[in-house]
Amino acid sequence: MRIGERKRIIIHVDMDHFFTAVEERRHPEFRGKPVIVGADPKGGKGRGVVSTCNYEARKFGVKSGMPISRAWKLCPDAVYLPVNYELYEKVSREIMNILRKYADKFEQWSIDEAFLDVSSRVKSYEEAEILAKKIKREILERVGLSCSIGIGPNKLVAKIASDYHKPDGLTVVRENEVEKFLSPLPVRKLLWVGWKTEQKLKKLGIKTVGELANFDPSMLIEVLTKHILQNSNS
DNA sequence: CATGGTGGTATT
DNA sequence: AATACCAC
Repeated sequence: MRIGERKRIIIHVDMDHFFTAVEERRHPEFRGKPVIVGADPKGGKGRGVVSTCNYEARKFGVKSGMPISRAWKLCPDAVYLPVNYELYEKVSREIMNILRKYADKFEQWSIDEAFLDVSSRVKSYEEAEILAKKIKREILERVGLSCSIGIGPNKLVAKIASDYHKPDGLTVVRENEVEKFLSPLPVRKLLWVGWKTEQKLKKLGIKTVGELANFDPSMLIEVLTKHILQNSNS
């Protein structure tokens, strides 16, 4: 650590099934039913993909990014809605304006996710957890939506932590818990490890984060630079 | 049959 | 500029 550098505490906020949650907010009659936002299914013949689905739809096996025709086969009785970006962006701005207040450094990551560096606002992870609960309550009361939050010493860990308990989750990973937390997770959870990289790592017999790096940082960097992956490809 | 749209980084 | 990843 360089002189003057402090340990950081990062909060990652991820809205729960954002697009469908916004739709349910203005259509209470949809609550409790499977709701799918995405391309027009056209009775099973539609093209395009599922953008977001709520948890009732996920019970039928529907997932984000899935072809809408497959979603139709799995759950023809769901409420199908087109993507209303203007509306979601308006709600997103309301949420981001709330979150911004709590951060020294604020980074919007997508329409429904953001990183908050709260290092100088809190003195401990306990305080960060209290702040996170306050944030969740404010978004629920003022916007009417729930979110999941992860707290960690860096953005990678905070983002993975927010995904750990969903929906309406709050997961705290302290510095001394990072290795224990990450080790058993599939490599796919890491940022920058998508489908292609996952397949290449699988050929090397690497499925978990622990296997990937064995927590030798130089090994982690080396693998992620992808030179090893390209050389071992096919 | 069965894969959108947009924006980002890295490499060549 | 093109390619190939990645993210939501």
